[in-house]
Amino acid sequence: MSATDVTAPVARDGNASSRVAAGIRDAIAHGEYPPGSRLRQEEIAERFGASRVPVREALRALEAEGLVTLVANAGAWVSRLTLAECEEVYQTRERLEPLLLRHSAPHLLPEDLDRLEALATAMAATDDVGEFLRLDREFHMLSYSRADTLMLGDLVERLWNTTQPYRRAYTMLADADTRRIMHDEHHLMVVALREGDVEGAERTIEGHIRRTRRLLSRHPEVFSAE
Amino acid sequence: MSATDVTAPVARDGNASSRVAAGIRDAIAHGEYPPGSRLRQEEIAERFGASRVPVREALRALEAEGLVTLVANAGAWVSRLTLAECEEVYQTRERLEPLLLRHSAPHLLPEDLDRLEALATAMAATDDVGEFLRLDREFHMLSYSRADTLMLGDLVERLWNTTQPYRRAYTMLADADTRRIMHDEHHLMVVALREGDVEGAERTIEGHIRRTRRLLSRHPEVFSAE
DNA sequence: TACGACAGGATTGGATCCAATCCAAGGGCC
DNA sequence: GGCCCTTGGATTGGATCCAATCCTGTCGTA
Repeated sequence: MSATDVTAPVARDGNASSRVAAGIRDAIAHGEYPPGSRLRQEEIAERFGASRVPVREALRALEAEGLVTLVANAGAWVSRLTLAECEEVYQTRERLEPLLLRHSAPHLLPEDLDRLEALATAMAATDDVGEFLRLDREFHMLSYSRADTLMLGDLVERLWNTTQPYRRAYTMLADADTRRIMHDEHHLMVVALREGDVEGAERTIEGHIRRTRRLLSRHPEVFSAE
Repeated sequence: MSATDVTAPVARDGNASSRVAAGIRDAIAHGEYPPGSRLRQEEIAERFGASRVPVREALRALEAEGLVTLVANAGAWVSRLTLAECEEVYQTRERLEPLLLRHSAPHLLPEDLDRLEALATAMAATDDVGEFLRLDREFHMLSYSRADTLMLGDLVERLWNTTQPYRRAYTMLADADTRRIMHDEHHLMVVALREGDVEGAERTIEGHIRRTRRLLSRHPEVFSAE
């Protein structure tokens, strides 16, 4: 392979279908395609500069991830959750994230812990909901990032993705007290991780998710939208 | 393709890609495609009487389920697990199946309980490994069958599917004592369910899975096969 | 006016065709 | 003899084309 073989159609980083799937995932996360909105193959194909074949493969993958709902001969829609279904996702997270944290915690680096602390502080300081959501996601994902897992990490990320569209809505509904408690929990988790208290960190994350679940169960109006 | 296309219409119910995905899933479960074996698109297409397009969609879906591993421009293989990865799946099941059972248990019908008892008894009686695996899967899936869940039920089924190829191998390695304990646990679960003791049933299934995980961790030779 | 049949367009599903990539075997060169 | 390059076949990836299905608006009739 000569050094001049630059073969630089750089844009294509992996297959088209993976790229399209990642793009749709991202667009949904950013609220570009809200829950219940229709996904037309041709529109997506044009947007990502591909034909409909890789788009269809991407939609199949996203369906298996739970992000998209396919109906034969009808089309694809961004999955919409009822309150009960969202609670189910949170119940599941309540079980899985402590386990994932257990895998990750022992391998977190000092710089990770510093970053976690900075994120927790930044979250407490910001008033912008979008910024808060971004920081919150980074905080939790960073805490899991050192887990060497086959599927558990991906699984948790998927659960986050399916509920992401609703997070914004109910985050705004949290009162000052609730928000303060959330921030305390974040800081508690950093402390536990610094002390190498994995079990304490696990309990904290479990309580954190449970509290969030209860918060959203008090706000069914977020899901009623037709 | 002959001019008079008399090929049996292969009972096309639903899309081709769903059918193909289900078929591959089934073939893997039955050991027809062992872990690590390659899946050629054309061969699968011919087998299911479809073109390669729906096959590729099916493979994408199965990849998202964790059953198949895709490598760009190289091909698809049945996912192969290391011992550590298999333990991870069991750890995950340990957390999720009690939760799923909690959703299902209150809605189990008397006839379900009778069937569960019959299955537990039949399992204790049989000496055929294939038969045992079939009964075992039916037992557990039946215990979850009344759960009205969005994704938790599917998720657990997927975890079963990814480890199914290994179950046969280590089941044969269980000694008489271990086997007796497993049967006791099955019967205990039926009793707990009959008494409406959901928490007891949860504890039993958790212990059952943990015990199985420990059993397989003592038999790394099942996974070493290159 | 209400309701059902129907036609047209729009959209999805599937098959075939072509391009890009990979793998293995064989030949040339040091 | 060993190593690198090339070349052919095999396989995957993507695009275009065609068929099947669905949705919608319109017309006709009771």
